[in-house]
Amino acid sequence: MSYHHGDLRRAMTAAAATAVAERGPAGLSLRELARLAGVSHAAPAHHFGDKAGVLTAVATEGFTLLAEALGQAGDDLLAAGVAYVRFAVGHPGHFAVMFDRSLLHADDADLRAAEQAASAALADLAPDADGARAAWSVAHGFASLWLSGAIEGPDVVAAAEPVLRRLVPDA
Amino acid sequence: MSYHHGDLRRAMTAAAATAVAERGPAGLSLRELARLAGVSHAAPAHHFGDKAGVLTAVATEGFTLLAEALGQAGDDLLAAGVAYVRFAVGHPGHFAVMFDRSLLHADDADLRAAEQAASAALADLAPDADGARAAWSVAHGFASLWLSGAIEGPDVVAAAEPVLRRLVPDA
DNA sequence: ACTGCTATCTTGTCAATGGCAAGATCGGTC
DNA sequence: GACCGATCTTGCCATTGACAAGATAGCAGT
Repeated sequence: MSYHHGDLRRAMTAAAATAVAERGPAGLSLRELARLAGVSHAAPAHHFGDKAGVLTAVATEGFTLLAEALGQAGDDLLAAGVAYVRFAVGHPGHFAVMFDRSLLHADDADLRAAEQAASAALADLAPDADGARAAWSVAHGFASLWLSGAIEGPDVVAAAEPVLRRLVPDA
Repeated sequence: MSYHHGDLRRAMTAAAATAVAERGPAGLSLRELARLAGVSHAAPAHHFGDKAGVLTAVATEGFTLLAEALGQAGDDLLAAGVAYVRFAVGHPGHFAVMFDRSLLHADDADLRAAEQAASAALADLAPDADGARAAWSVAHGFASLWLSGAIEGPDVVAAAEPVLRRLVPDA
């Protein structure tokens, strides 16, 4: 291993997402990330500025992944809802950070761009604003409640579909 | 002011809820709470054990308040949804903590009791499980998105009603 | 090859925090 | 009036986030 890690930024965001998924945003320690990556305790600050910077990078990655997942679902509202829930459950570390402004640099340019990409993917799904908001709300709410343990079951998708269908009865 | 504060526990939970509402759970400092209450830095630990204990108390209070709000809404599903959103926006500090297991002592007896009271109030609203889950998901999702700034508008209730109505078309 | 130049990473340091242990003080009870 | 448990304090420690200053590496231009 050379003096330069070479891919520290990527390694850090990945490790941060894992740590957040396991112990929550409050359980994330920059120094622990550094230890895991085998670098000094101040290395993260260089790439991300501060702790919020790390989480901002994770959130940005999350919105990008979400936009991709929604895009692949096409214009089927139910499929998009399932994709949304799948994303949240599949990337709990990202999801836990994305909608918590108190943890992020909300005015970060990359973050805003990624947010808008995801937002646009959502808006394309429904012809009217309230329909899009409603679809977003059900999917987001179900995913949040599932991740918090408030809704349980053997399979996420199996539990989500009948709920999402309430909102999209014609799908 | 005597040696004994007299109502420290209540003062702490209230101050904690305010602090969480303003700066998020990560921005809460036990020592700052102590300073605000005019007590020593170790006083909070006596009543709550640790930081998670403080937030558990806040979450417990939140679930109790939520159960009351839902109870007052009667058996009207739309009214209950509005009450849910109103609660979340009116008590952002409580709401931010209630569904984040990484911050709480999830096995706390009082917390579990309050959770179940709220859960029961929710289950009473719809005859079928999926209907209750769907109503919960929309209300929870909309409230979360509103609080995160993802959904904006001049009035919360005015923005929430058309969304909630998608799920409760017959109300 | 040599010289800068810049991004990357390190070492050193500081204040603040959470948590623990041991002691002081108060309020009520027998 | 003496005890006793609950409440609160003081003192302490390891960890953390953030900052400053220095070291190292790769790279471009000559």
